[in-house]
Amino acid sequence: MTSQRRRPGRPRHIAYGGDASPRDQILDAAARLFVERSFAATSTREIADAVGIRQASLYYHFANKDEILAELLKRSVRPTVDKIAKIEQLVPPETHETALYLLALVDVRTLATARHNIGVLSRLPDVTNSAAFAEFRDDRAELVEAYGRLGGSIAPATIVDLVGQKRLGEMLVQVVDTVINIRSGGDPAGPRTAEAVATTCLRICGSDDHKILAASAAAAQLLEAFHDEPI
Amino acid sequence: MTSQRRRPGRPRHIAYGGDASPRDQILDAAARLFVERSFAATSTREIADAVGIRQASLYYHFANKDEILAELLKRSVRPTVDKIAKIEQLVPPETHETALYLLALVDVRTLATARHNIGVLSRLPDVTNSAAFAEFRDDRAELVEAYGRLGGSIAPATIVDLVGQKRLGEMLVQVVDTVINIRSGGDPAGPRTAEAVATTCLRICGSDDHKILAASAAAAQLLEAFHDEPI
DNA sequence: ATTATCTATAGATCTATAGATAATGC
DNA sequence: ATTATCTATAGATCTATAGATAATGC
Repeated sequence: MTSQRRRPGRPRHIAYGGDASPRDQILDAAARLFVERSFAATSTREIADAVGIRQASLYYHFANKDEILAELLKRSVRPTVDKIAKIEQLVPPETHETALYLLALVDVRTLATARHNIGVLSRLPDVTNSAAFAEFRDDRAELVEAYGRLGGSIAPATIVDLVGQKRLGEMLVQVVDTVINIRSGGDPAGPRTAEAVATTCLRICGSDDHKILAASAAAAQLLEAFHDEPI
Repeated sequence: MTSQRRRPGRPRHIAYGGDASPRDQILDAAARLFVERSFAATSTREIADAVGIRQASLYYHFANKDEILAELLKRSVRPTVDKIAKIEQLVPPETHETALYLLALVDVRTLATARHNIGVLSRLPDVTNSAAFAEFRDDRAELVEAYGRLGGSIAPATIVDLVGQKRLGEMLVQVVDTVINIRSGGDPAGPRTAEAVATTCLRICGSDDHKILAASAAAAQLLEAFHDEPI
């Protein structure tokens, strides 16, 4: 899916050796630049230069700059959102600790293994406000809701009453997003980080060490069933 | 401190009735615009228009656009950073739960009561990378360190070993930053939110309900001693 | 014929500097 | 004299469109 069936057109002024589709090349270059210096501060010319095409050629593949970012944002949440239903269905409700643990593992892995640290893009105010990214915001809201739902079904009433299910979801997502900071800081985020994050999520919901251990073991078993299909 | 002793100059093309200093007016307008539509997407003309002066007049008060943002960033962390030493000194080491709880309360209050939700600014990639904001990044690193130090002194070895003190600090800061999301979502963040956040911080460090309650009570007592002096 | 690129450019910015000017304070 | 503004503008962008062109596929 990285490269699609396609026909050649006029040659580029700088030849390209690889086999990625032009669309994917643009997305990859844009991701790197957006992450490094932000969306608004990256010009279409810089993206084109990084790809090795002329600035105007971008517009053959994307209607405008927003569309490039929208696609990248989609790729940072969709893989996780798509797995929510499967997770909730796979894990029986009486052990929702495992479901939350697993969701966190999957989410961390998606954020940690993306080619560039595109998780940071979701924090841009451009994204928070502009109309072009409504789809992404819906996806992210769905994710926050899932965290809140799972967390709320685990946590005792004392916690749910104080924190509220919605805010619980937001806190859990914030903890997962710690991996974005870790990557930004230059540290790699591996399975150990995923474990630390998932464990912390359960602790926030009031689970004791015993339940956390059980969930951790069960989730590790299930994780293999969740491999990403490319978008 | 909002207004300083100052002499009038040539009148503005739009008269100003209030008594804030021009510098503070610019910072206030810029904060609103940066938060609403991001730093890079806000032009100096827009800031000037919001203040009621000409675009070029900004440069009498700030050397450039970066300097405006740098000052706003400073105001979003400095108040909290300045209180770290006092908190650690005030609370005896054997009850560091109280210190962490108090730090979280103070931090949440600072973020929640700033005139605009300037906490979002710290997430801008512009900030993460540009050289102009080194001072802010140092302040923030100090804050993360303090959270990690306090959290590490509370948490049992099992947690510290798995998570690591540095990451623990990052997670705690992330949880506190949930208030930024809450404000962005349009919900007010009051004392109840502060309590929820602070409690969650202790839970992450493995404190049990009994210790959390004690810390909460003790911290509430101490909080009054921490009122912000204007910058 | 179809595709993916290219060149050229319009039109709209945007930041920052230079130098003039309208107030008040001394 | 000092201050805080103003006007004018240079110079450097930046996005997006129009239309031409160099490949291959049929």
